[in-house]
Amino acid sequence: MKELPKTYDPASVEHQLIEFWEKNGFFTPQPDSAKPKYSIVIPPPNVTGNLTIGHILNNTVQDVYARWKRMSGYNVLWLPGTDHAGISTQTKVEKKLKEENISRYDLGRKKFVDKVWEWKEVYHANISKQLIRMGASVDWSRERFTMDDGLSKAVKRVFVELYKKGYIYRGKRIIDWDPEQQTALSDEEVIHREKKDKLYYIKYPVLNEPEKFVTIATTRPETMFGDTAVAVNPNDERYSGLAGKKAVLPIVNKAIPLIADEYVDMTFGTGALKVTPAHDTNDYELGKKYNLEILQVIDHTGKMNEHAGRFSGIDRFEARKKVVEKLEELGLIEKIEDYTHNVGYSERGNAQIEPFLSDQWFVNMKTLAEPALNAVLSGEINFYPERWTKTYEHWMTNIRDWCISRQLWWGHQIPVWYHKTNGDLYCEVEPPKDLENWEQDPDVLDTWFSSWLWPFSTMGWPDETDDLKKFYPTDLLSTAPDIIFFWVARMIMASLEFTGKIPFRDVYFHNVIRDEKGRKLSKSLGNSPDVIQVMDEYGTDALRFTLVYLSPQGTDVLFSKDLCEIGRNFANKLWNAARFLLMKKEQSAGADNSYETDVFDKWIISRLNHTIRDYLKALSEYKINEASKALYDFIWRDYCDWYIEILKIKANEHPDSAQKIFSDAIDIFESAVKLLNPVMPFITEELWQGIKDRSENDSITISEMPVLDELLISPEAERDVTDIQEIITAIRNLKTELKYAAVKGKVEISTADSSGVKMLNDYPHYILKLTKTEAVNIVKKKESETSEKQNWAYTVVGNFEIYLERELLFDAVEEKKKLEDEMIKIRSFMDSISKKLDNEGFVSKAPAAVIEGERKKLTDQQEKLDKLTRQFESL
RNA sequence: GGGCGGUUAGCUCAGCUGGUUCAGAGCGCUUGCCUUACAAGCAAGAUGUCGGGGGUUCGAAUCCCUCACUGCCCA
Repeated sequence: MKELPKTYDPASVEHQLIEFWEKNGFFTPQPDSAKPKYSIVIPPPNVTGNLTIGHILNNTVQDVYARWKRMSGYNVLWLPGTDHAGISTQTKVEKKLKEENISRYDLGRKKFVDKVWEWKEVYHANISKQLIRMGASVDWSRERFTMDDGLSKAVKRVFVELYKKGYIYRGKRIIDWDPEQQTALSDEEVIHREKKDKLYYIKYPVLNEPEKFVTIATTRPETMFGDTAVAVNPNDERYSGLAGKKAVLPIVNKAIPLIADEYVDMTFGTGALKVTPAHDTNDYELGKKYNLEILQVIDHTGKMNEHAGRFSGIDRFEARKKVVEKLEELGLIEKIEDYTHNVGYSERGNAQIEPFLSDQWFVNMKTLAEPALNAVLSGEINFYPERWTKTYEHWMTNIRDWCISRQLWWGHQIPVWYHKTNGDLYCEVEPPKDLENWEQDPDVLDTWFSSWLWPFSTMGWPDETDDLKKFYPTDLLSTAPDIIFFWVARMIMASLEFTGKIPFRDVYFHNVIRDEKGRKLSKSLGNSPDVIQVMDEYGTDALRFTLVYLSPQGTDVLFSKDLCEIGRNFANKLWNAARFLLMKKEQSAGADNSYETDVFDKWIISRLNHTIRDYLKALSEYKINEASKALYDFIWRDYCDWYIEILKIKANEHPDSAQKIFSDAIDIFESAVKLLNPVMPFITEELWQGIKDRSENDSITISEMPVLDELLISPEAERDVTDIQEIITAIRNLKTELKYAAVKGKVEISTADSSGVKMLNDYPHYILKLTKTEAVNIVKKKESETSEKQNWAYTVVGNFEIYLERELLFDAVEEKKKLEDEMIKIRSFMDSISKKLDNEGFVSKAPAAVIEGERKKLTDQQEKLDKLTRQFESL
């Protein structure tokens, strides 16, 4: 048996247990198990940095399910891995190189990619360490990376297949361009933020009509060099007769057509719109419709190009200022207004997005989306919280083509080759045989193009592996709600398309962690705690428990590390309870096993099973906070506050049976510890090892969860003990309120309830000891009888009247006040009941039981009030 | 502009498939305790027009409508 030191030292225990678990391979599923499988594939963290509190929460959630299922008769696989995180990682490495004044071009593609691999190794090791440290029960033998050979093969295979089916195509489109990273992005990688800007009203002269202008309103004057039309709404009377004429583009002095189209919003600005097909998605559509020239004036670095004349080579924002200056000189600025609008930024790099016309690869998503939408709507896949299905549905029904090419070097290079001489296109998993005649498309694929295959590519797809057969589809995906489109939706699409199966049955969207002020955690704010430091300070279990305990399904969680006191204090409580039980058991010499169990023993077993029931229900509904709360309350309130206190008394009274008493108590404690293991794996393992003799390589990890026995839930025992608890609390209350705390005093409990009398007569010693009174007298009174005890303090709990003998030092004024307060409360309560009962509608329509209940309440309260009144008057 | 949430004790939040755990928990606060594990503890206690208004119902924190404020997602 392990020794339990006086205080629990998380750090040393954790490191030791991590080794113990790993050595014994508890987390590798048994190959020939007949047990049903349960599988989870980890959302792969990016190899760019550290795990955040959000990761800890997410991985705790997964660990809870993995450990719970493992202890509940399942063969569990939790498969770990990491994501190469294309743009994010490349940006970080480039930034690091920049500190040494090196650009990726200095190194060249091959050397640069080598550098990124080096970086990846470092961060990968770091992340793995953190995952291990938090106790994640993943199977490291199956670890994957989105760019390892198997997964790369899957990526190519999928690309080629989709290309051949015609779902993947290459085309010139306006896409979201990041001028800093100089790559295309998908719509999802663009985040919109409010920006204070200016709205410029610019006068475009009408050709051959001196002094006549059309004033357009724009936030982007610098793009005017690319204007190839001015558009108004045909219904706009202000501009009737204008369409068909021409406007003169200022500065450039070029005539461009004036067109009329319903698309133009008459309420915005002046109702006249400059049309710049190369630099605005909507304008592009308009341009196509009217066959307008598409003139690009900003290049891929965000600078003006040769079409901008004297402004060429100038950065777009600088050019804006200069263009406005020039227009002002020309007297063509009508006015400039403040204007707040939403502007797109790169999710990773933070640069302002430029709508940019370029050749990119796209996936047509419509066909893929349909079955994926159905899988969720039909309930084949379940979302928790359920409301996310609406968001999913909305996105899936309005899905747009996915731009998958990135002008980066870090990632899966597109498996397409162009023939150097005849321009043929070759798209296969294997490169062309005469490679020297071909050139591979330099672009890489969007990171998510490998992530969307993750649940099955990690299990060996496209090969028909054993893992795929055994563990796929998976049971649970736990992930952050903000990647529902990026990832969850796409995984469902890819899985259905390529494996014909759903990737997972349940999707749990975990809580978003914020700081104590409600702000998002971010590096720039410096409000993201170092998780290892928090684990060192409070213990990993404390962090895990606290996170789960504070996280009701579907909410944002305001977190600060101080809150980990909740978990730390709970761990401390557990630890001390165990130490106490062991100490008492060892101290007890008695060998008598024949002590009689009483209602408290029955009660604690009932409470345990009650707790198991609540716990199972909560876990099956993904309400982990409720599961952890159920355990917290059982262990702290029921077991420690009441049951152990009762056992102290009992053991004193039956010293010969004490050993048996405490060893039985340890059995119950063991059950609670097992239930708690999925949330707090370290301390529960340590306690499990400590409270009983175990064989050397045995572990709570592979022990069996306590099984719910509904028959052991006893409403009678729970009611009786609740009565006793309330009586005890009432007596303590009388004592403290009336400042009798230090006085022993005598108690009389009187009731008409004969089973209550019988019950209490079995346990006066508990009441006596727990309230520190010297005598308890239990009296049976007749139904209508009112027992009065002059000069005894009085209170009522349920059917029980409680009298406490006053000593000389009682304070009549204080006591009168207390009685008065209580009487006021009772009167107002009675008023509300009477009102209800006087209500014709209530009496005629409410169920009989409810009415009866109200009547009973009323008479009980009346009786109580009478008694209090007499007490009051006697003082 | 469209969609989805939230608004309950000083703070952070449970409860929300209508009527005995219905007004709760933790923290904080007050009072008394180093009581045979635990002061990271024990015991007792105070605090709320359940965002405003309207409706459905015999009965609403719980269902419906509306307004206000607030957060997120998508245009």
